[in-house]
Amino acid sequence: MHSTAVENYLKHLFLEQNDDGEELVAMGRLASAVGVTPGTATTMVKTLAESGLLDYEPRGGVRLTPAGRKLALHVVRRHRIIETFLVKVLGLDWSEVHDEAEDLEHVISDRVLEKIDQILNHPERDPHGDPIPTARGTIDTAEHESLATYDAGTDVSVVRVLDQDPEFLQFLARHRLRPGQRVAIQGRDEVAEAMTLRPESGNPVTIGIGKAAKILVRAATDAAPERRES
Amino acid sequence: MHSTAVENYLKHLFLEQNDDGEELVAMGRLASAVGVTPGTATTMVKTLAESGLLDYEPRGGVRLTPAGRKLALHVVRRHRIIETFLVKVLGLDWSEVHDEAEDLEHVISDRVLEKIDQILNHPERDPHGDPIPTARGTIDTAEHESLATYDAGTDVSVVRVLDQDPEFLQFLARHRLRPGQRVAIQGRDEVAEAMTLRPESGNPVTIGIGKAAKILVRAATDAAPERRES
DNA sequence: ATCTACACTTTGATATATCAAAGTCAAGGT
DNA sequence: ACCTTGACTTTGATATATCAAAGTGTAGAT
Ligand SMILES: [Mn+2]
Ligand SMILES: [Mn+2]
Ligand SMILES: [Mn+2]
Ligand SMILES: [Mn+2]
Repeated sequence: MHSTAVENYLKHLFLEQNDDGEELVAMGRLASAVGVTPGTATTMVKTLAESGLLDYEPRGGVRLTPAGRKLALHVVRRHRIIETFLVKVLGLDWSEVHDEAEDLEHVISDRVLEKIDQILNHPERDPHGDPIPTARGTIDTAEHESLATYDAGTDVSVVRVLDQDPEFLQFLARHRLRPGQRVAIQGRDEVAEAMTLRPESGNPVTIGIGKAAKILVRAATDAAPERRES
Repeated sequence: MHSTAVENYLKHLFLEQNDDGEELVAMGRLASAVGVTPGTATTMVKTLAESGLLDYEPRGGVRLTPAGRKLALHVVRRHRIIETFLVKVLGLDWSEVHDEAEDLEHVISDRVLEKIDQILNHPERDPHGDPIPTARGTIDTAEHESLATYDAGTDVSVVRVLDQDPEFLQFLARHRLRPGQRVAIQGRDEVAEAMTLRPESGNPVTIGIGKAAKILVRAATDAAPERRES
């Protein structure tokens, strides 16, 4: 139906836009998200505007139309279900599935997608904690705060990781900092721009504020079933 | 690495060529296998010959080089493992997996392919009985006779089905004529060009010689554990 | 020996997606 | 008001893959 290129522009535009999707996304931003030169993006965007998939304001930027958003959500759904499948069923590492899914998301049929979804028992989040849009085109828009906003002495649990860098993901897994895992914030040094974390089931680690900003968390309200030293 | 188009030309050339791969495949044949006009095939073939993937004799035809054959086998391997996976793991019907695999065969990484192969426990044949090339590029070239060559009174078991038509595959499944299943040849009418079969676990059916030719079988040497009427 | 068909090749065109580099707009600084 | 500069658009080109239709070669028929 739509080409891989078209699907990629729509998906990246969706991922770049902010929640409501009202604000314009600058062309340069879209171009670099898609990985093309600005001139290429301008050309493609004119075609997509022509097809009614997005609104284009020259020298202003772009915004998805409802039709474009629907298509983008479908691509995101495919991407995230595929990632979940690769981890849960094929046993790949969460650090390597993003790249695999980049290609597969454009060729998996709805037939196969829904079979996979069913086998996985309709997951709500992918291995990185990203919400999976439903087949009907809705998506959980709950906002989470980043670890970087928390102070020392707080207990949180990891909800989502926004950085797909394989090395970083492997680092997080090694330190027990995956979605669903709990962490105590042991210290925070504003001058060094670093935070020291004590993962529930790992050893303390210090990470920079920049990376901490990529980790979304939720305040750990109910006490975790604390593992007791015997 | 290679485009979908290139992979398709090589795969279809492999499938059209005869066992040894020594004979030239006519351009018209390749073109219609790939589904393009003859002129398009000529152009592409010149490019592939340039890349050393096939030998091209103008107005004679084409033949895979060892490099082309290796690549073709890899695509065939992907196709057949994907088909097997779709049937065995995702539970799709054997009549619908061929089309799905046509696209997937060009985007599945080796990483994912080998994971799937491992989960399937290194299958030797796909759901249609087609042999699966190994990762090292060898393929079972055992020849099987077609059902059309057998006479009435013979007992055979289905090995492979060469026709991918979904309706035909569904027909075969309904009548218990899948690879691995046994059939007695009840009658054969040369004038009507029809054969009447009695599948071990189904009701008798009559099929045309043309369709019988698409069903490869093996003489049922050791007596099947005959189900006895109680 | 010549002709005729058909298979094949060539040519000219189209569609899609891309880049480099030249040109343009406009916001902010002076 | 005018410049400067950076973001954006336009232009001209390239790569790949395709088709329609015109041109050509050859094997077999006469
Ligand atoms: Mn991803
Ligand atoms: Mn993800
Ligand atoms: Mn197939
Ligand atoms: Mn098959």
